[in-house]
Amino acid sequence: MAPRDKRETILQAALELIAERGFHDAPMSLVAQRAGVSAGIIYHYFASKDDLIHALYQQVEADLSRALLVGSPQSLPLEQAFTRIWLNAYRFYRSHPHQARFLEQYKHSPFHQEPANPVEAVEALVAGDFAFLRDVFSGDPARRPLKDLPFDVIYELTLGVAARIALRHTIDESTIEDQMLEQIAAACWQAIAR
Amino acid sequence: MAPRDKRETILQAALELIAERGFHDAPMSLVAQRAGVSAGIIYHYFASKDDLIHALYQQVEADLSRALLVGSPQSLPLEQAFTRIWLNAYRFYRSHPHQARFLEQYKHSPFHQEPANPVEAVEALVAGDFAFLRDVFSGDPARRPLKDLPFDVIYELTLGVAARIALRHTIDESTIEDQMLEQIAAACWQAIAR
DNA sequence: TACACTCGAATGAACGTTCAATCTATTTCG
DNA sequence: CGAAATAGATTGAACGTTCATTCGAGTGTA
Repeated sequence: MAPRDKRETILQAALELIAERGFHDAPMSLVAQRAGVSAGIIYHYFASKDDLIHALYQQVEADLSRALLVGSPQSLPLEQAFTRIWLNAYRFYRSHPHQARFLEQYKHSPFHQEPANPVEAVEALVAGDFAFLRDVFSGDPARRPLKDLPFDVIYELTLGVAARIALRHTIDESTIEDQMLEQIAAACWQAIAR
Repeated sequence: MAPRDKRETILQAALELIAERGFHDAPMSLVAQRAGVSAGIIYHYFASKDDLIHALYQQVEADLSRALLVGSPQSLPLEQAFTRIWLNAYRFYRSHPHQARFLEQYKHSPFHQEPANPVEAVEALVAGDFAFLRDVFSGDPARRPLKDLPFDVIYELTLGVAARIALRHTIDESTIEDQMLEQIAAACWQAIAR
């Protein structure tokens, strides 16, 4: 197996184990076993368990960002773009339960260090593929299409809700009608729209 | 020290350590040290570390439930009752950072087992001090004052948001104006109200 | 005396990490 | 081409540490 692939295999095994059993119950020996490699080799690709986990986080975050842009919300009017992104988020979490559980654990663990202030978070967001949202968050507060709420509050009222609901549905293995999903997205929109 | 007090002291020490360092970095020896007792005695009061953590969870949940009813929302019209409960939730989390962090960790750990379905969750809720909310969730869906959304979605759009925002503010030690808090509560209300 | 409470050293298991040895593929050179 | 040399990849046993839990002995009180 090519080194690149082996590294991927290890990351995948770690993702599954951590999602299923938690950080503290996913020993390196088990990660190695599931990946079909020896324990020692992990330290050839990662400096430590922490390093492995951080690498995993970055990869999952990148996957999520890409998934949010499915269907080109860039080209839609704002409210429709919102709905599309919200549904993209829900569906990503729902169809990637390991990633979803990993992210939740990571964000609530001592590993995670949030950007110090919301401004940085927005800047990081609109710096890349989300530049089309720049107008939404900049300029005269009174003329923005959204209520004048802090960015983290906006996040929790929208994608945060999608993440949490998807996680619940993953845990209890329930499904939900598309129509209901759109109603929830609409409810989120009402929470943040002027 | 009376046994009852010693038990409380141990729970308090465990709460602080777990909130500050996480489950996996809060060894029983440290819990004992902070509580000012020997490691062995913990096993006189709790069968295991898991048992200790579960007991802690029940106590924190009870504290939270009580806090939600501050100011007698029972006696207010629905929207005002909502705002009061929402603010109570935010303030509880904000003024009890250890409890807040503990709850978040617990809910995202393998310890936590959610009630299988939302109906049970509602029944458990309105069985006790929250009976005044019975009408809000029962009867003809078309005549309820809330949108016809699943209970867990309602939760995530309201108290879940309060919990998360409070947690963020605890972590970055920021404060927020009362007026802004009320705007957020209002946004949550708009998300769920018809 | 009896009983509950308390201590803290001891136990044994589990874990992250290291490392000397081995294997594999690629390169060097006669 | 073929053999030797080199470097990287891989193994898994071993190490040292940490941790939850146990237990024999001690203390205070009824």
